[in-house]
Amino acid sequence: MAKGSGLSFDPDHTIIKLFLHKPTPIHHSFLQPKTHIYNHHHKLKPELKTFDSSMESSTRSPPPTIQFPVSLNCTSHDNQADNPNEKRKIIDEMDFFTDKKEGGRGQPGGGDDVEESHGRVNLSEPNSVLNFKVNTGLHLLTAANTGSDESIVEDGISSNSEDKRAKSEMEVLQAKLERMDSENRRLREMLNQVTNNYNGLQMHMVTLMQQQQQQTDDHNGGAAEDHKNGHGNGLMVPRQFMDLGLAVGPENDGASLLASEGRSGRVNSPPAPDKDFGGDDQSPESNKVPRNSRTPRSDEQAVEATMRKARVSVRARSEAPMITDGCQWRKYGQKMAKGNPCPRAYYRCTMAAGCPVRKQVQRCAEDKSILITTYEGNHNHPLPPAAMAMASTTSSAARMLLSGSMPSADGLMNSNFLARTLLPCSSSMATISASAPFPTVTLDLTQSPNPSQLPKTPSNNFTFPFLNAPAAGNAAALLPQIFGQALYNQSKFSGLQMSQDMDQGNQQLSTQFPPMNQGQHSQLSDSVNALATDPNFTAALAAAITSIIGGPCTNNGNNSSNNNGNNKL
DNA sequence: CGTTTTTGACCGGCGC
DNA sequence: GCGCCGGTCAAAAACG
Repeated sequence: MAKGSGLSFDPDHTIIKLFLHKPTPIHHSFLQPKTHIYNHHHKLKPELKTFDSSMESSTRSPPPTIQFPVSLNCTSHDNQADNPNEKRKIIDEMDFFTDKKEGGRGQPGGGDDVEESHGRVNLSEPNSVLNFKVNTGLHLLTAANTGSDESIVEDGISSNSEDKRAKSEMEVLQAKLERMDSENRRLREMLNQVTNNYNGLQMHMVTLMQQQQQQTDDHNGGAAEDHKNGHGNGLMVPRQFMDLGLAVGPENDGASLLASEGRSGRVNSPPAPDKDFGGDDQSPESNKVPRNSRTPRSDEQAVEATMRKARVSVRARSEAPMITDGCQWRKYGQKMAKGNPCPRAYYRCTMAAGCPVRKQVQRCAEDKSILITTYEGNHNHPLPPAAMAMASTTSSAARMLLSGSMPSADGLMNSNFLARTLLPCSSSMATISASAPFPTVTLDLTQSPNPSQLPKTPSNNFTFPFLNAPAAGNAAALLPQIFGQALYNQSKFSGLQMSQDMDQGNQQLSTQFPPMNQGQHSQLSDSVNALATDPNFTAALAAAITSIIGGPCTNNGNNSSNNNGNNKL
């Protein structure tokens, strides 16, 4: 492969760029040579190898699980703790929050209250001293909606009116709640719609691919029968994609795909070297067979082989020796690659026995601050969320690439299509190289964002408001969104195109849709769910939609306080 | 002592 | 066939 500078990136490819340009603070643990916690399977201790530990070392920065909320709570508790007698001094607490613009005390509610109370507090402040202790007028005040109401309250006249105001406040809040609910519902519907669209398109694609393969098989002669009988057309295509799927180790698929690893229990010294990531398969000969020749084992095998060969390369700025992708890796080799003064390191996924995923890490020859990580293979085990992000991303990228180049030799055109579809609003983030020997998608996370296309964030941090990753490692976490977006874009685009092009470009289209299996779907959904917990998600979604629609991104920049939320990815 | 990293050797593919 | 090169192995060293 890449002779010369190993992971060279062909400049002449269609490129899509993602803006994500962040000098990355180095995670301390990163620098430490021993970042891999455990090793291989003989001692798998599967329970111990579960997500916690993996996440810990992989995400590096924030300790396992979900610390963010914890710490937040802590701080808030601390605040509350300032009042030693929590129960007795409720009023004080109220005062405290009131001053802090936290709305009505009765309402546990979220941002609404804050927002609502914000303007109001000022008005009520003059009275606050009096009102604080004796009555709850203040908090009622804060929730009241109109100026007249406020004035009334200020007078402190009647408790009836206060009650009324309280009610009206409640109503207002409820109305808000309802609004939020409906908005939420709308968003969910949108999501469902997208999902449905995708499913529909995928079904269509499957159908088309079946047809196409039938044709191909017919051309190939007898193999066709084999094909249909052996796997059934209906199952075959999805299965291929299942294989590409990450994690969730349906042993079957994993085993079939990763036959090579399956053979021995040892991860440590992966046996009969598949010599290259994908080359494995059952027999030594299979190493030689794979790509070019169509053996009786047919397209399916070839496709699988190709898929296994597919690589996803991620370029990110980082001083760290490796980017954080949530997986456990064990270094098994290092080499000087021609044309690059920096050595290339070879890592193998050690999260499960026989996981075939490998990656190469190398600094860019031209810019040593750029770390190039090339992934290959598919995990045969469940992944922690953190790893899911990168895995789904690379997998998606690989699928996109392969789905574009697989059936036809016209990889370039498809690649261009993919690239265009990938991120229509950006110009150069992903380089898709169908050049031999392995098709490679390069995700370039080093480029500065195009200001005109970005949601305007106050900070230079990140393009995507919902991620403020401090390190390139976290940049990885961004990818799923990108690709989620990309997939969305693609499906949307496809949906639009479909009707128009249906007549002319069926087969072509069929090669352009990224197949996505259910697992990935759910992963994407997971990502979405995770995102949904991010306070900035709405803004991000808005920005994303805006970018899709092509309208101006009017997203007000978000503060960057949600780092932690992102880590959940 | 168990695990990970290092590093020289080995292997296969590829171009000449 | 030879040499180059990328990729992997595996013994030894390093580490905690």
